[in-house]
Amino acid sequence: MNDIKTAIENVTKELFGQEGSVELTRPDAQFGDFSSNVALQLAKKLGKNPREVAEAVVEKLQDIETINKVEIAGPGFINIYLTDQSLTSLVSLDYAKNRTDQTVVIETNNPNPFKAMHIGHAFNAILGDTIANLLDADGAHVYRVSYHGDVGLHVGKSMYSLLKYIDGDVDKLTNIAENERNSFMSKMYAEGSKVYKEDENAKAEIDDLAQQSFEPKTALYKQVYDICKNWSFEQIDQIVARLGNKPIDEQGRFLESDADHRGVKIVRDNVPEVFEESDGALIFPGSKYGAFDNAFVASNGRGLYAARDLGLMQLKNEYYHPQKSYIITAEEQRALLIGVIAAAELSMPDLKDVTVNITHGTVKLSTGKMSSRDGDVVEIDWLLDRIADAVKEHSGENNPAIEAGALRYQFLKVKIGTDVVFDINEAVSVVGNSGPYLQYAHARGCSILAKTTNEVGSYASNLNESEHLLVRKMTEYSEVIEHATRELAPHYICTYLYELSQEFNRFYEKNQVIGSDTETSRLKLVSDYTNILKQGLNILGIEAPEHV
RNA sequence: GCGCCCGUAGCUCAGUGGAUUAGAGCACUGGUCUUCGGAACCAGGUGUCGCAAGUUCGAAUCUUGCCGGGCGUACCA
Repeated sequence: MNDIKTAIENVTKELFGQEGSVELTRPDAQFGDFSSNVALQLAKKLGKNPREVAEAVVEKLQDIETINKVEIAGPGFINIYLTDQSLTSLVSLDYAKNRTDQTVVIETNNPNPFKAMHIGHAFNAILGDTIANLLDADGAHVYRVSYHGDVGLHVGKSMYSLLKYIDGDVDKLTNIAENERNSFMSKMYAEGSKVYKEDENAKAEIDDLAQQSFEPKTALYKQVYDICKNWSFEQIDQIVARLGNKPIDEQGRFLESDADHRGVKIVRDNVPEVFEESDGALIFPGSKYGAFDNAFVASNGRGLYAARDLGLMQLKNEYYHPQKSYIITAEEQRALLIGVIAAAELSMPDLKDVTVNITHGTVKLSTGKMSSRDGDVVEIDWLLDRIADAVKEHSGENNPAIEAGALRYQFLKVKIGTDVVFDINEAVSVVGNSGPYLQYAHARGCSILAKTTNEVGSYASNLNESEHLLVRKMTEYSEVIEHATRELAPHYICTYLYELSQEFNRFYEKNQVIGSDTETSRLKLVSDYTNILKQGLNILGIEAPEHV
């Protein structure tokens, strides 16, 4: 592709004295393998008719031996058809890596303990993990971390119900079976939330219990708190693994309780240069920086979320010294993060341009209330169990790789940033544009390769139509990966791999591989296809089993 | 009020730095099938690309204004 590009650049320079980069695009298959609009761009500059310019360029290009045919279409597009031989030579798993000199830190999950993980957490975790994969694919040295709110109001709400439940006897807690804990915790939190809104006395008590998450007043509080916090992290690790996420770094679990005092100190040390006192609170005038004025330390002296985030940035820097630090959050936190990042750059100048906030939409439910006892949240375990049911209907057995793949692909195929309308029927679907479709297509390919004793050969010099279309699609791989890593946009890979697999399935319908005259050539085709698909899926964090 | 994001087929969504005839999946109807895995393939059609103006050889894409929706707007996170 670069040869063609360079060739056109040379031609335009020679003919018109015009220097500059030429764009090559991938047109519809009927318009060739590559297309250039260079004639249209140059025509205006030169004061000539675009078709005339195109004709002059085309005349030169026809001499290039890798080009089979060049045509001028429409107002002056130059459509280039390569020979099959030169097209197949472009098939490759390689792509350019642009972050090889970078160390990066990225949060790949951050559900809070003392609550159950729901679908929004899964969305966030899958996006974070996949963006981490993209950074890794692009050559960066990646540290995956997590961040959890183990202090504050939500802890108070859960502790209220928990302390009522055990009624002074911790054994009541330890008697709860392991597989009951998640929904138990969920219920405790829901009850606490409910009374907090409805009962003034309970509210006061919960506020006090929330404060105790920083400094427990009783041994019993501490005991219950520690047990439940451990349970939560066991659950989180288990569920995150079930989603197909790679584990976080050994030192990568950060807690708000650790970040809090650091953050408060940073704020206090930077009054009045960065932060100012207002009504007893310490605020940052974020409205000057595209955000909003925000309290970092409350009037009672407690650190607030924004201050803890400063502490977290400092912690990450001390552990990893990253050039870039990625935080994946819902869109509703965008303005907040703009303020926090601005405050961080002023109070910790070393961290300038380090932290990047990537925002995603919220997960909305299409069918309203679907699951759980305490409201309209969909718990991850419940959802994955439903997906497992659907997968089992097809294959007769459970397959964790397919279950995770179905969910990941469902979330990843959409452009990051807009809201996701979550439909349970679509999520458990294994047909059409879905993870299982891709995994199935991969297994089909592997199955062919496993069935023959012949060696994979090299490409035949002439391809039939469906072979040509599949090869043509495969040559786009490197461009797609580079695009996706550059923009940290996994959905480009999803779209591509789906189109690639469609081409494979079409090829599969029309061509017998084993026993055909061109078997070794077709084996090469299938082999390249499965390798590309597998590598692409792996970047998405989706496994590609040989049998599904 | 101000700021940010969004509006493409019945539904869910793609559509690269402007480009040839705006595409997929789902759903619906029909077909393929003694061949390497039917989680498949093929065929059938619908779009004032929210509205309007502007820039351009050319706009779903860029600019402006409006309409509609979401989010944010300091002591929750």
